[in-house]
Amino acid sequence: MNQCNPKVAALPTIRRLPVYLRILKELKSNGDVLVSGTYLSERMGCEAIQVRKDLAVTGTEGRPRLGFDIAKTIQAIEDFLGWNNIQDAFLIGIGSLGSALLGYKTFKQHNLNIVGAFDCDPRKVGTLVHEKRILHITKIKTLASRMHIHIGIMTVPESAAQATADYLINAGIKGIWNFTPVKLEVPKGIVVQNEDLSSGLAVLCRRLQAHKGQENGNGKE
Amino acid sequence: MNQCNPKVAALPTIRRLPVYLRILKELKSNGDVLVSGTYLSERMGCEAIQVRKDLAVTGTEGRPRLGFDIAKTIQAIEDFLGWNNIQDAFLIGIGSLGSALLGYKTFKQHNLNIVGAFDCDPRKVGTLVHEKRILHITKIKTLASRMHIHIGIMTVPESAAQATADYLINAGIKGIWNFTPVKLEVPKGIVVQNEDLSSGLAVLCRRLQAHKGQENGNGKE
DNA sequence: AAAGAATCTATAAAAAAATATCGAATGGGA
DNA sequence: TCCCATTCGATATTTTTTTATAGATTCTTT
Repeated sequence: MNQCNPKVAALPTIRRLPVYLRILKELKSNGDVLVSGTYLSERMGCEAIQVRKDLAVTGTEGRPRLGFDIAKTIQAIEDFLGWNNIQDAFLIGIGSLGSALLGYKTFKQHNLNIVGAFDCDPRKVGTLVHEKRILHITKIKTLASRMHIHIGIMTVPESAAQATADYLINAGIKGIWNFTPVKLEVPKGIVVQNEDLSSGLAVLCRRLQAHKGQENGNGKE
Repeated sequence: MNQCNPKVAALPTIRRLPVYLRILKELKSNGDVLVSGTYLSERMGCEAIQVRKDLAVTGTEGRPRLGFDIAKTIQAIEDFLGWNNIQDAFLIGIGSLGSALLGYKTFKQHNLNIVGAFDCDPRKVGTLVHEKRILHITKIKTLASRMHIHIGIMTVPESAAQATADYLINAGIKGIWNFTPVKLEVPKGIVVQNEDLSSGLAVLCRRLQAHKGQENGNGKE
């Protein structure tokens, strides 16, 4: 298998790649050229072996005694995720979460560019949010096909979720990043990625819960 | 093992519990009393066996032919997560993401109550965001101990992350929900839950990338 | 030039999570 | 009343993910 042939990747690995990317870019901006898996593992708080396996899926290769070429590894991760050239996206639903995502700077670092922001509330249409002009959702179709957009970020209310998804798909969107709690019904070939902020909270609360149990002398869990 | 004795739970299971909770509450408000694992699996888009195993960790028990008692199961999940009584929390960092979380209604449904919102920017201090008065971070310590707060939500800039964490811990906070990309150094006994919005985007983009590969006749992942 | 330390890759083992199988319970209907 | 369809729960299997082991590579130092 040659150097730049990405392999099948475990989902948890893919989730970690943006973290590596961030550290690698920081190192690069410091003028570093090489980095060892050992160092990365300290920064990540995980085992070095995991770093090496994670990076391996992108097709990057390290050199014994030297480590990984930072620039090449950044390139490999970006190629693997499709973050090597700008990904244009639409965002639909300018509530508090939608507004926050419009102003979320990390996306720009990952080459995600929100080129259109939509809502159906006439009070919002026409206003500027984080320097982006809000358009009415009826504009999605013509704009999406003209601009070849294939990512839609949905931050609409639950009640509008399925209709919005249908609308996006009809406009040619291929991937939906779904921040609503609705299980969207989509035709084959459309990728839906659900995002659920509550899940992280649940893990935090459960871990606190378990800690509390230990303090009270209950050793379980 | 008796009915209300929660077991050790897999992390992915804990992440799914809020989704069950939401569906169960919806059913309850419809007047339903019982629900089968089979039905829940359709709503979740997973296997019925997974539903039963997931619910089992909370200590709830179903009855053959009937299914699960909705009210009891809601109770069991909430007990398991510690969401049965109100969890007060502080939120630090009123940028776009912090403001969004202040207005995020789902938290209230899960009994998470943000009772204090803090920033160090004098232009923000004193203003109202989603009906919450923004206080200066120097107020954290006295308020946290007086109000017995043990959850802190961090949406501060990267550069302020570690200092903010130290500050929170000093004020008696036990659990930190960390939206910054910084790996926080904390003493033993403090729970840190990292949240990374980019990871979901990475998964979406990778799946789109893989799809694209297939269309071009390249069968490899 | 040879030994040694640090690092990598490949393969193997262990742990975690998801899925399958099978027997038992329960209410509805013949 | 007794059978049948539906569902649950316990145990077992498979798959996925993480961690360990062993051997190879490469630079530095003596």
